[in-house]
Amino acid sequence: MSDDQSKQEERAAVAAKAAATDPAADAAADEGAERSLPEQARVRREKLAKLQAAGKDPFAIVKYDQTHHSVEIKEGFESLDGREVSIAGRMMSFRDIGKASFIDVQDRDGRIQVYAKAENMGEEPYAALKTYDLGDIIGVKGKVFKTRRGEISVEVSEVTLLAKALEPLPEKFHGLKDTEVRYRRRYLDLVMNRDTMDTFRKRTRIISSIREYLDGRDFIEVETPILSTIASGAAARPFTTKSNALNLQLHLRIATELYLKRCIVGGMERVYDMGKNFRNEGIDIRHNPEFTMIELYQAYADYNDMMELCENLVANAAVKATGSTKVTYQGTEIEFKAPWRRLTMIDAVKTYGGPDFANVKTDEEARKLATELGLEDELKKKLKDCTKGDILNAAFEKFAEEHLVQPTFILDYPTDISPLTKQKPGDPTMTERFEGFVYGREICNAYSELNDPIVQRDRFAQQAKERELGDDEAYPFDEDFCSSLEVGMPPTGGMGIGIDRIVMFLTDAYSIRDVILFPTMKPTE
RNA sequence: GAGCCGCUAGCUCAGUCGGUAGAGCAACGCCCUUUUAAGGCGUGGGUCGCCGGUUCGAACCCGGCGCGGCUCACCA
Repeated sequence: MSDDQSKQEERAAVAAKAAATDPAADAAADEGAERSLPEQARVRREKLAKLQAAGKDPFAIVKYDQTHHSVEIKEGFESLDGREVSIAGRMMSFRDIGKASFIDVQDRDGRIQVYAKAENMGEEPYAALKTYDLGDIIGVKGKVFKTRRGEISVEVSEVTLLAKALEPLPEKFHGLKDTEVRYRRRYLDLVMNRDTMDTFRKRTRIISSIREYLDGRDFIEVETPILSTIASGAAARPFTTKSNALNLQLHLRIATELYLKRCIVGGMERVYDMGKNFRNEGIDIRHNPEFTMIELYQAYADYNDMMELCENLVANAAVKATGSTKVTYQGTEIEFKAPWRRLTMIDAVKTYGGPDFANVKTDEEARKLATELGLEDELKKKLKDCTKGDILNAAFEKFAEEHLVQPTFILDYPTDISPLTKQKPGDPTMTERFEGFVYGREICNAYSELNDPIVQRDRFAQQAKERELGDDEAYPFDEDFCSSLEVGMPPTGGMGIGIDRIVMFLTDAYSIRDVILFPTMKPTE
């Protein structure tokens, strides 16, 4: 502590020396670091040095009594009119009209105008205030009033500089537009663009609403490993890392599914994990390498229960974030109110101009159909390795997906592409699985969980074969997970929802990067 | 990974035919006691993304590279 103090004194002494010498000699002496700075940054550093030399180092201040936020004053003006308040925030504009000035101070909620005049605050403090710069953080004490033009304002009695901004802010009217800078330096984006702040506050409300909703339905939030030797539970390539202590290669999780089901085996009955998943794949407007996903599992429930849970949970989040179940996304109105449309995958293909797969009996027939329809490009494997299920899925993606604009559940997925899902009673080729689609995009994936350990081992064996055929995203085998099923897992419904995508719809965000505070970017150098 | 587009003052943007760069905001100096994209007068500020080439001369033309955006491919 005394160390800090002496350092501070030392710094003040250096600053005093710098400020004492005349500016020309100063500039010459400062050649090097200071000189290479842009003019405005240099000016601000000099101002700071002078303050420190005068014993008024803003960075020495540890706290400020912020009694009100801008929005409280504006909304509560009737009762606050004439009362003393103290506010704090960033100086966003400064209109100097001589012996008085108008300053816009921005806090978390918005801006409020501050009216400062020498007559009220004293000549010297007023002169000091005039040396402050846009971007500086100030605390203001004063009386609430309304100007002639009707602007609710605070008439300053005292101003405190709480932090000096050494770098100028982007332009006040056009703000910060450069996408790259907005993503790399999100703090500037948050300061300058109110919409950005709104988006992230909405994101928080959405996430809270989901937790509240599930907690209110007796779910338990748990945390499952991010690091493990096997990244399974989804079709995706993982990131690889290494433990020094264990001298072991580890993967970052691509899903939480297999751990959450272990919790169900253990008897937790209703669990969820909301957090980051990591997938080492392409980056575009819908994909960030790390993204937020919630997975939840409910014992003694099936995929129909999951559908109800999903539509209600999302509709509830929409209301909490936007005040309505009806939102506009990129110019299209979307109604999230439950119940959502339900359509089997086979019916969806048929409805949107594809063939009727109910009449396709064998893989051979399906492959012929794929050739006729020109589906080869949509398939992940060579046609000869494809089953009817693979081809149905490809046909769905080609014919139906883009048409699913209003929230729609697509039901009953082929068993071949659903290795963790329980088969439909009476039809082993199909499973009790659904995905939710909005605006042609998948937002969730859910099923009646496969709990037969013997069948599960067969499915993993099948995935191993897929891997041999060149599918490096086939689900890796997880021995301990299979052992857990052997202990006995109740019939269970499970679901995963992509949180970022939900946030995108509810905030009208074009790109996933607009709903992730610090999206993954290449380093500049 | 491929194609297209962008990168000029702190920010938002101009920059013609190849002749060593401009505006507004911001900054600096001055005037102004209810302004609000305040106003008025004046001043300073540039590695034109980086490297190379063509040319007497390059922000501009050519090649390569970097970063970003979009589209496609890949992918939940």
